[in-house]
Amino acid sequence: MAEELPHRHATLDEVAALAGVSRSVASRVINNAPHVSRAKRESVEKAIRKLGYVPDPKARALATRQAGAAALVISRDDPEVLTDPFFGQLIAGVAGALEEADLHMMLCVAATPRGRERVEQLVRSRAVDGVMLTASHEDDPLARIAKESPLPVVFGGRPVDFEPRWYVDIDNVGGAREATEHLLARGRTRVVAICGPQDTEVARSRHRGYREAMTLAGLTPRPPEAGDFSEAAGAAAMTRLLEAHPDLDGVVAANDNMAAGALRALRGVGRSVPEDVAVVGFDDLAVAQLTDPALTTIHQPIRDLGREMARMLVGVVAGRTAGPLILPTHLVQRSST
Amino acid sequence: MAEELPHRHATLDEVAALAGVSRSVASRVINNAPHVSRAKRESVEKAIRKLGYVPDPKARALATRQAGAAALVISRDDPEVLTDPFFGQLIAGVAGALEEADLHMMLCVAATPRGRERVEQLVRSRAVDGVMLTASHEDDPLARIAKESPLPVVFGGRPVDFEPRWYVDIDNVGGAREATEHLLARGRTRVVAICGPQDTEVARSRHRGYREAMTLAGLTPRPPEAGDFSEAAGAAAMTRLLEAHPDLDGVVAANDNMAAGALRALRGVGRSVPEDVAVVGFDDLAVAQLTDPALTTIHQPIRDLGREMARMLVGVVAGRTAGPLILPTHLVQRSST
DNA sequence: CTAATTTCTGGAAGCGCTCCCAGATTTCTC
DNA sequence: GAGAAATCTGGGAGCGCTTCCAGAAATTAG
Repeated sequence: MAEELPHRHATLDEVAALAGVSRSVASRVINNAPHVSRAKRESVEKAIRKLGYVPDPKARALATRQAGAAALVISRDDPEVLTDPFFGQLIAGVAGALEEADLHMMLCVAATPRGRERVEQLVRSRAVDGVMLTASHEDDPLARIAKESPLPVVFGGRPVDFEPRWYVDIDNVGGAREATEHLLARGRTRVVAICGPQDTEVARSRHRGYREAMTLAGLTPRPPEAGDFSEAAGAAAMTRLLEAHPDLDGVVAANDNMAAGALRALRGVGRSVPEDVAVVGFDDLAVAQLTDPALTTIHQPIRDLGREMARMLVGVVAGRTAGPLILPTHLVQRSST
Repeated sequence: MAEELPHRHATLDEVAALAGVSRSVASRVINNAPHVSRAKRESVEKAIRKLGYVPDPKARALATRQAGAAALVISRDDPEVLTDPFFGQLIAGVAGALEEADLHMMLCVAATPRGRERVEQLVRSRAVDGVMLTASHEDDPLARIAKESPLPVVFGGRPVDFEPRWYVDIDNVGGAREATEHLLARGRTRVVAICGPQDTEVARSRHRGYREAMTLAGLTPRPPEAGDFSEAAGAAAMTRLLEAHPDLDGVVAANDNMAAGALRALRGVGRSVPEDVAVVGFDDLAVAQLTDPALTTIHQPIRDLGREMARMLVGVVAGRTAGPLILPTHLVQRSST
C-alpha cells in the first residue's frame, strides 16, 4: 500500500527479470498455479511488490480468451428509465454478485439506435463473457441478437414473445394473486383490477394472478381497465372503473404508481380508503409510503433479482447448468387495505 | 443484418485471406485509414460482411494501448446509495456522453473493501482510459489513488479536502443563495437554515450560500441546525430550531428530504406552510412534488452533471485541457413559499 | 548408487490487432 | 520519356500475457 506508484507500468517480463526467473514462472506465481518452488515464488512476489506490478487485463483477456467482464444492458428507448429507482437497486444487486465472481460490469444503455448498435458490437466482439439483458420489450432487436449469440445471455424478466434459456423473474402471478386474496380475505368481494399495458409480460402475469385468485374464490373476474403504469393512467382507469362498477369495494393495481392515481381518483369522488374501497399496489416503491393513506402493496425483491441474474450468468459462464428462476414476492400491509 | 452469425469468430487474418490482401490492408480498411486502393477496400469490406467480422476490442486495446472504456466509480460504503434516483440520472448522463465518444462504461461500486481494491486494480492496470469518481467522501482512499494515478480522473462534486485538477460540480453556493434570497424577497426576515453534515463539501457550500445571502441583505445568519440529509433528521432539526427561534418565518434546508421532515415537524406544531413559515429545499427530487404542500426547491441538473463529467474526461483523454466546471442551478417555485 | 518418478523451469508459440517501414506501383513534372 | 514525388502494399515486429512442452533438477525407490 505504501509503495510508490511508478508511472511507467511494469510488465511481467520486468518482474521476471528482477526476480531472476523466466516469464513462465512469474506468470505461474501471479496466477498462483502449481509447479513453482517456494524460493522462486517468494522472490517473484517480492519483485511484484517492489515494482507495483498489476497484470494487464487486456493482455490476459487476449491470451485466455476470457473478457473478465459481464454486461448489464438496459434496453429501453427512453433514457429516463434510469431515473426509476428500480434500476439503482438492480444495479446494486448485480454489482454485488459480480464482485463475488471478480468480474467487471459494463453498463450499456441501449436507448438510441447508436446505443443498440454498440451493444451488438459488444456482444459480437466478445468484449464480455456474458450479458444480462433487462427492460427488454416486445420485438426488441437486442433480444433477437441475444438469442442467436453464442454468448450466454440471462434475461431479467421473462420476455413476452419467447422463453429464453436463462432468466430470472419476479413471481408476478403469485404476487398479484396474493394481493387479490388479501382483499378477499378482508371481506371484499367486488374487486376490480387496473392492469398494465398488455404487451408486457409483467402486466399480463399480474393480471393473470388477479384472475386466478378471483376464480379460485368462486368469483368472476371483472373486465379490467388498463393504463401505462403512470399515476395519471391509474387515476383515469379508476374513474372508468367507478362508472362501470359503482359498487366496487376493492382494487388491485398492477403497480404502485397507478395505485397512487387510483387513490387520488377515489378521493376525488369522495370514497374513503380503506373504508369504502381497499386498494393494493405492486412494486413497493418509495411512493407507496408517501401516498395518503400509505399503500398496501406487493414487495418485489429487486436487488435479489439483480444478484440472481449475475449469479446465474456467472454460473453459466463457468459451465454450470441453470434453469429459470422465479423470485418470491411478499405483501406489505399498510393503511390502504 | 441478415448475415448468419458464425459461431467461431472470424479474425482479421481470415478477412484478409478471403479478400486476397495482407493483414495490414485489412486493418487499414476497418480503421478507415488512408492508403488503400478503392478496389481492395471494397473487397475487404465484402469479406467483412461475408464473415460477419467484428474486431476484437481486447486485441485492439492491447495494440493501441487504449482501453476504449471509462469507469464510473461510485465510492460509498453503503450500497444503498444506488437506490437514490440521483445515480440513475447521473448514469444516464454519463452513458449518453460516453456513447458520443464511443467509449464503453464500466460501472464500479466501491462499497466494500473488496470493491475498493478492485477499483484500485482497475485503475492501476489501465483497463480503462479514465475514471469518473463520484460520491467520494472525506479521506476516501480512492481519492488518494485517483490523485496519484497517471490516469485522468474527473471528480463529480468537489471533494472537501483538496482541489482536483478536473471536476464538475453543481453551484451549491449559488443555489442556496438563490433559495435564501427567494425567501427574503417574499418578505421573510427571520430565516433559519437546516444544514447537512459538515464533513461534506455539498453541505458546507450550501450553508455558505445561506450565510452569504443573509449577510448581503444586512441580516445576521442564525446558527443552523445540522442533520444527516434524512427526513427524520430534518424533522428533528426543525424542532430544535423552533425552540431556539420561535419567531422564525422561513427555513432553507440543505436538501429536499430534510425539507420534507421540516414540513412534517411544522405541521406537528400547528404552523402552516407557507403562511406562517416558508420552506425551501434543495435537489428537486421526486419527493419535492409529493410533499404537502409541494416543495419549492433548487433544481440541480444531475443529468448534465453526468454528461459534463464524461465529456470532460473524454476531452482530457484526447489531450485537450480543461478546468473545473460549475453547473448552474435554478429555483423551482411550488407551494411551500 | 543407479533407475524411475515427480517436480521445476524457461523457451517458444500463440491470442488478434496495430503500425512502422522498405519496396513496389502509380502519377506527376518538365 | 526519364526522374521525382506521391501512393499503395505486405512483411514483420511488437502489445503483455498464458500455456504447451521438452529438458533440468530434485525426490523417491530398489
